[in-house]
Amino acid sequence: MAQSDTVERILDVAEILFAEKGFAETSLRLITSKAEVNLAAVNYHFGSKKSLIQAVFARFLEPLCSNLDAELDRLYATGEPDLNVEQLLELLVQQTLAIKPRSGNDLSIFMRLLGLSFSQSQGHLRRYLTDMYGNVFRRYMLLLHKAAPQIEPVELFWRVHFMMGAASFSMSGIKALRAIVENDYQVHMTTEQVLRLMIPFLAAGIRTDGVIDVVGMQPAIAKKTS
Amino acid sequence: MAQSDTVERILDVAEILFAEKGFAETSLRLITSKAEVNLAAVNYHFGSKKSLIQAVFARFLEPLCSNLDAELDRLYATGEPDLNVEQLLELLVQQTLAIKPRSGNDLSIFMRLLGLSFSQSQGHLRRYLTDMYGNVFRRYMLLLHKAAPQIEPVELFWRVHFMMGAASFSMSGIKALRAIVENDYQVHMTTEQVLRLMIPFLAAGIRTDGVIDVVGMQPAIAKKTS
DNA sequence: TGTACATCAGTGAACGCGCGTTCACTGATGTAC
DNA sequence: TGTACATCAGTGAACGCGCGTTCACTGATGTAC
Repeated sequence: MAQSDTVERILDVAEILFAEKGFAETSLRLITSKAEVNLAAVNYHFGSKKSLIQAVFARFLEPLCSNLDAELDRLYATGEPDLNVEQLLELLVQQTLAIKPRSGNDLSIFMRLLGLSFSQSQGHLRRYLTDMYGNVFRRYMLLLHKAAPQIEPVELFWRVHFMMGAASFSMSGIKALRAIVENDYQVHMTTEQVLRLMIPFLAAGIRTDGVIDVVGMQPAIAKKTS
Repeated sequence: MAQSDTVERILDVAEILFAEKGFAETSLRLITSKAEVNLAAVNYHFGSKKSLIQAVFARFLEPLCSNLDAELDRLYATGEPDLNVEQLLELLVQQTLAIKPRSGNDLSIFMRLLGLSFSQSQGHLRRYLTDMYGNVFRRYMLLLHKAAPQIEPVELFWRVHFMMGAASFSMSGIKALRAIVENDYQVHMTTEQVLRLMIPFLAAGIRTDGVIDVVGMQPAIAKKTS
């Protein structure tokens, strides 16, 4: 170790443990012992546990967001027409898959962390992510709106969040779900395959103009609302 | 208080706090002080914090699942044809909305708890839920398969989980998301309205036979995969 | 009707434990003169 | 070239704190004879 690699070691271990157990359930003692560094090193290098959590996210999101931003720049600079919904989703998947792998299952770790960032109550984290990466999100939303102009903006807003939910949830529990699939259907699937399976599902949901057809069941179960 | 209502008071407070902060971040001291009961009462009545968490879920899921089961019995006993995807989703929404309200925002509390049950690592909870409510889930999956027979079972399995993700995620953060919508679009929405907005999105996703159309973007971004 | 005992919800205080953080300190490396 | 000082990554031990759980106990109510 020419220079110090303590910071990297801490981040490597922390991202795995956070993804596995959540933030509150992962102690600094566990992180530092697995990383084989001194307990005090986290506070020395990061200042606090909160800052460590943010640093773990930054290491993933920094390159992802700037690559996505650059790719959008590049695509639209060549004078291409607007992308359709599938293409926009595919672009997102591509950039997500392009995250440089540090270990074999980086992808599901990253997705699970993203899921946790919304479901765990870490207020500081949500604020941090909004501040740092809100702009790319808004740009992407705008392009989606162009790709599905028939959908009202409010409805599109919700649909995008349904989409994020589908992604973060399935990726959060992907290990368990994959095991079930292997057991029940004798099919082995990679995280990438699951991600790609998601594209048609999400694209159809984003752009549908379907309305609810409950006419056929009115007498059966819609009695109270009529 | 004719009889003891300590148990109810603990459950009432616990479900709100768990939904708000997560399981690990909610201490028994906070629960018992807000419920104005003795700290030791939780262990006296429930045995442990884990059992309290399970009891909170049971109080929601017990009636929901048995109602859903009964309603399915009733519908199919009358000799009705199979329900379509929208109708099945609508049925689920109906039964969810029918949860007897203890407070104003029971619905988002319940949805957030459901979301947490997947994202927090409480292994005991996942096991408990699978044991108790796995049967209704499998029955519902079977009906969905009949409603969308063109989808392969494995693919349907994943789509159902994408669906659960969309629901639990949006409902988890519904308070924050609703505030954003109110701010950015000047629209106020109830939890029920959001739930209903979800039906077309999910139904379209469940039953689409769409494949990915990336032909138009091959030269631009799909360079590596061809 | 009266007494003895059992049951049970609830209590107050303490237990030991693991947590995040702090602090004085070390030892290696770089810099100034 | 040699010495004094500054910088900085890393360390070991301790800090106080809040946690879930335990335990001996209370006091009200019900039951047996």
